[in-house]
Amino acid sequence: MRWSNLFIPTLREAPAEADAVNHQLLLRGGFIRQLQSGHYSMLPLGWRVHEKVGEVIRQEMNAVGGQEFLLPAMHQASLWQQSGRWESMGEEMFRLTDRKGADLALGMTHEEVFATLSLELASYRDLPQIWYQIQWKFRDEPRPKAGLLRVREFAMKDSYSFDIDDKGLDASFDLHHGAYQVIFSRLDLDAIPVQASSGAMGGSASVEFMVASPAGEDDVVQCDGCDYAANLERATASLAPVQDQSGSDAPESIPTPGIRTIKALVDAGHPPEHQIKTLVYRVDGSLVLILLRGDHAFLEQKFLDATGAIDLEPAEADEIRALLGASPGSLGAVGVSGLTIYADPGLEGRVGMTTGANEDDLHLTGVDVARDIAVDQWLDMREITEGESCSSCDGTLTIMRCIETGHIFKLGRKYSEAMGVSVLDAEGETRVPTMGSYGIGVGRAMAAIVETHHDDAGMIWPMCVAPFEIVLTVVKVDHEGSMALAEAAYESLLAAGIDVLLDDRDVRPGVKFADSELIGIPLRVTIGPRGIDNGVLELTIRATSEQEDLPVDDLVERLVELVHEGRSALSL
RNA sequence: CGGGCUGUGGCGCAGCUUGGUUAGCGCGUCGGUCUGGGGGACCGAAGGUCGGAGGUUCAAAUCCUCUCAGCCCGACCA
Repeated sequence: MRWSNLFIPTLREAPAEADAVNHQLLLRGGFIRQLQSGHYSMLPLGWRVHEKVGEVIRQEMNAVGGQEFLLPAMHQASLWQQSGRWESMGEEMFRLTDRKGADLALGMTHEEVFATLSLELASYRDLPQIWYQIQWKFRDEPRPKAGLLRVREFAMKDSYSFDIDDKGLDASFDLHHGAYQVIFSRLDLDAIPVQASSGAMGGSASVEFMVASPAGEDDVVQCDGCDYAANLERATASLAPVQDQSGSDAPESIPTPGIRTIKALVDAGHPPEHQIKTLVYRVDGSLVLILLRGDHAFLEQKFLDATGAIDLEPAEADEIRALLGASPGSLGAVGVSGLTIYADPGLEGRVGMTTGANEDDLHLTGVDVARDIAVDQWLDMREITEGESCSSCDGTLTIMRCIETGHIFKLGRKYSEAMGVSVLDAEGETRVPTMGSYGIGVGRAMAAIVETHHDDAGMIWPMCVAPFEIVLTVVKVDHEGSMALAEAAYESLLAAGIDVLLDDRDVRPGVKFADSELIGIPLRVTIGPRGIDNGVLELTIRATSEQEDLPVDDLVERLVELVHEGRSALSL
């Protein structure tokens, strides 16, 4: 295509509301425009990339036997009521009412609809199935942010597997795991698979594909000694042993006037690892105590995953006072009965501990956890920290900020059961298929590529998703020799199936160079009088800034070769 | 939802504290001349309900109240 005819509204400066790199560059390059918070228009360049990312995903899904569908984006309430998610999805689901007063939702995912289609599966002979689509999802995010990374309306490739048994599900899961690695490799995203929490979706064996980037929203824990990698939300570490302080026959109260924090208690001579932190939470309506070592942070997601609780919020100060008789900062579990007490294993067997006495300005020392506290349930619910030791080798754990570009998990029979799906097995018995669910956000993948592929001049697209593969930059458009040569090369490249952009704009060369770098076209050929006189044209590789002189005669041949190489590149 | 911040031509900003007559600057845009291998120069021009509503005042971009929108940090997710 000819640049002079295209709508590529580049900006020299990024709009003030853009903070994330992907947001700034996609705006400046004329790839996207924001309509409102969390809703973006794809401009021609952005859409070309989006389509190409989708195509890579499509090819690899097809390669593992996936079949492409396209399901409605709008669903009747009853569908979601049947799975119970009309309630459980809460405010994140966009809801609307039609003229008849019927409740509807905009789909945020498609388990229910695919499961409905799977009602037509009748026999184990029909299984396994892998069904997918690339469809728009709507989520009323509390806070859209970071350009295309977190939006309210986005295209997702979501696939669903249906298998007769767990073994089959394992196989479908592994097929996706493999396909995802190939997809991200082709997109030149260094996505590492990590153990994850399955969150609100339910299910087991949840793996996220994480790309390191400061723009991300997840923390990933990695071991430097083995291949352990997990989302911080479920990461574990082996705890360094602590030498207990000497025990005593019974807890002893000590006056602690004005002390309300772990830190203040530390300053008063009680090291945090010898303290018990007591938190009061409201869990699905009832109040519970949560105990951790003084220097450990409570990780809500771990608690939710372990208990299956839906609702978790810190209790209010006045209900805490009514419950325990003291304000936050002076709480403890010694002698408390009648409410559920959860404790982190970091406290197991510890003696000589300090904790609140449930009376303001008073703490207890010499607490023996086993003797003095009636723990109902031990739960790993602490957030691990950088530098702790790996629990499966003696390596050290590091924490890395990441973008979640993909998530795969085993759903089990939750949805197939709810929607009444069943098939007959070889013995003629009724069986409920087991499902898996697998997602990749297309726009988010684009954003992740920009976050990891850019320099001061702009974006650097991998060949397979670049909006154009080659740009022919005509330095002087009123120089006849230049234009004639450029036109000829352009036609030949088009004929060879190359996505070529002819920059025929009558603007200064500096503008053209800067724009071509901003929009990140992998290969640029500079066509001007100087080169033509010498019989060579200058090729510039966007990613490396390397330059190469190409003889005019085999220009097209060489370019086609380079593009083909680039298209098939894997970053493995 | 809690905390912090911002709304002034397409983009980036100044002006606001201490109200005052034609609301400025840079970039971009349009016309022209000269230019032409890294965002060039000069001449001329277009383009703004100062987010919105209400109020105070002789007078409001500026002060007050309400409201809407956007961004960032936290609780949630591809």
